Amino acid sequence: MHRIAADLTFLRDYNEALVMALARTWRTFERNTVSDATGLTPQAVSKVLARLVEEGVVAPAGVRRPAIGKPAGVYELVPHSRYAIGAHVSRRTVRMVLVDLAGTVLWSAVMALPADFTPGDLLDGMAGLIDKVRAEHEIDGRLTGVGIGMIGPLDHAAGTVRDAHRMRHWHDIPLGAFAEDVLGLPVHLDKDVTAGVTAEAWRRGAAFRDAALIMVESGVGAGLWLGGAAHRGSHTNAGEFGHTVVALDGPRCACGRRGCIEAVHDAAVEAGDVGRAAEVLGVGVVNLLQTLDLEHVVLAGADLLRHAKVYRDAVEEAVRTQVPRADWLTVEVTLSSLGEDVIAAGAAMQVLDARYGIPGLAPL
Amino acid sequence: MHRIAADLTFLRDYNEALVMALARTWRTFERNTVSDATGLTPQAVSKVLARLVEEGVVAPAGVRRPAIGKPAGVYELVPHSRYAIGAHVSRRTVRMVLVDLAGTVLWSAVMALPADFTPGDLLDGMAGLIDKVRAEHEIDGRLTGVGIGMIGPLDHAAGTVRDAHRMRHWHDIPLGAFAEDVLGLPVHLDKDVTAGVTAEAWRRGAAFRDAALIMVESGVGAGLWLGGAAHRGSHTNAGEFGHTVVALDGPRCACGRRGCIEAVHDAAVEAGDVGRAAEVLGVGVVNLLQTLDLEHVVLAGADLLRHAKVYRDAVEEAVRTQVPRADWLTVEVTLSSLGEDVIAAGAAMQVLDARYGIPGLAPL
DNA sequence: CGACTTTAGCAACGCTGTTGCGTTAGGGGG
DNA sequence: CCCCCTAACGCAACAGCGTTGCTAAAGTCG
Repeated sequence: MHRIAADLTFLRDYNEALVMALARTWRTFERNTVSDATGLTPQAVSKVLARLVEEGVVAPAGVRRPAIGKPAGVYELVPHSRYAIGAHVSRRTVRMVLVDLAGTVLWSAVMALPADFTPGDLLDGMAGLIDKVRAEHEIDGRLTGVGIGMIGPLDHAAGTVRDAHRMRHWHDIPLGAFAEDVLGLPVHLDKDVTAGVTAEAWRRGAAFRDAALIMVESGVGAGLWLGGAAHRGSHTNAGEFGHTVVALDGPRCACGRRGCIEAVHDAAVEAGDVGRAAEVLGVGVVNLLQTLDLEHVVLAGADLLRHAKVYRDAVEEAVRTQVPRADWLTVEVTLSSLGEDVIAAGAAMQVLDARYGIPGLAPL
Repeated sequence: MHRIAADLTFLRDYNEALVMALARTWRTFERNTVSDATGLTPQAVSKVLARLVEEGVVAPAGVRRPAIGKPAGVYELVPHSRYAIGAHVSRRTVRMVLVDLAGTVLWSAVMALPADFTPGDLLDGMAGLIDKVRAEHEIDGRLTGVGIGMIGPLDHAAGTVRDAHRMRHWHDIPLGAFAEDVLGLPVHLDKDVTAGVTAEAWRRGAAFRDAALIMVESGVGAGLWLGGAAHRGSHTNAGEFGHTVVALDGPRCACGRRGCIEAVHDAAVEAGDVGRAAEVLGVGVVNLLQTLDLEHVVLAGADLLRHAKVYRDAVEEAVRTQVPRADWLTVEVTLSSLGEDVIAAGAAMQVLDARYGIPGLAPL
């Protein structure tokens, strides 16, 4: 865990990360644009940029000649200076992607897993795919680590899987430690939906402060991005959106309650009425908006993307008609910008974020 | 707004606030206990303590004689060194409290307001009560400011009331600026539920990381405390928990949707079935837990506290039976520790928090 | 009385962003 | 052509943060 009190190294890392965040958002930038955006003096920005250029993550990119005055030095992020690998583990497959420092997905592959696969099966498969990436791409020495996004419940801080639903070999598995041993790389374990929303946030930049990624893929869940950071909750169990009740007397859900979004939604899908399923999801999304006052809703998941237009229209309709009308209450509904790669890509970006993202201070 | 980049003054303020937070949590403390808890070196703690003693917010409080070795200097918070006033504005009354730096409520009063009161009516009433507090308590020069908690929608950052429901004179009112003019003190405006959850958090300390304050009082709402900070959402509109749907085909709600918690709950109350109303609230609370993975649920609000036991039992029952059983999934359900003062007290504590709480850095 | 333990504090230090000011690279006007 | 203005750059000195090194103080214990 990070330290609690703030010292000079925190100060330095924080300001460096701030400049990196701007570098990701803007294609190119200058000393003064960073200075204006951050409040740092131009002199301080020079020092930060010198360190980042030294590290190789930022590089000079020519000059801009103003109408009058000395030309300004232009800088840019060096996307290929760092890479991360992300894995999306679902019940039958593992999808892996290679992502660069700019958040671009450079490579992606899916591999089937045996029914009732074990942690060993998974790690063997992942190791094979990583060897393949390494053969196809020049990334040696620049690979930051591996992120794994999977269904919960799990413990993000400890890196352990608590109880993956309907998977026999997955109870109290320290997958993070196992993977670091087998792969020889730093590993970051998180819930699939949280990884997914991280991908959107990393790509969209600072304007993306309060958002949810709604995922429909053998279950309904939501990854939450609140106040500019992932929200995981006290036990890494936030986002069990599919198990919120919308119909007090509805059908019994696998979780034991009645009328969960997932139960009502799945019943509609099984009845062949995807439109109705999407409507129910829309009601749930508006519930989320009322509770959390989000500005962005991102739709994702294989089962949803198969009927992308139906779901998107239904959710937009629900937001338009069920949220109290007010000009100041703006909500944007979009489809995941990375399609089915979003979870794996987000897992990879969490690794980059741990090293190049804006650091926080551990609570007391 | 605060600055974005971190500099030495941020570093200093942050570590000072860290020590203040410990001082609030512990009755007395020593240099080394702070050092252990924060990771600061004892020498650094000495410097911080010297500054805080100079400010008057912390004072030496004797020595502790260990079995062997030099006696350790003991310190304590000086509660009466700073005060803040909080106001809870509801549709017919304003309740005001005086709070000290330790978060203790020293004085409280309720004043009726005219039907359809105007901003001027409110501020006149508040000014009168503040004069009364000043006459009864020696607080001159130590009054930090005034916090106002009221129903929304409002804009917390701008200090304006957007549209208080069912109140004629309250559309786009810059109440914060008005109040600062009339009262001559810094003013902090926020939603009632957010103020309420701040009160609980300020009193409970660092262990209170993810929580909701459920309030039933002419409406149903929830104040959210996520990741150790208040969650207000993109438009200060988070917490409209009462307007989440739990019964797809339920009764029409004033907000336009069907089967909102508030509509179903109020219908049960009107039918004289408070037990059923509490059950519905319990379903909503479990929905919140599934979505946000909270560790604490605090129950508050005049209408709820009138039947405190019924509500508390129903919510605890819902948490016990409807949340998937797991030993690691711990949730604590409590009644507000400040009773009906919680909103006003929280509003006051937000003022103290702005000055003595742990500072954050503004986002990019 | 001396050895040891625990706490305290002075002083020098390394590092951060800041400030002051001179330098550089380009116009444009006389 | 020269001088002045503008805008960006960067060296050097600076203030202030927590850290480190070391000494002193105030107790207990043998």
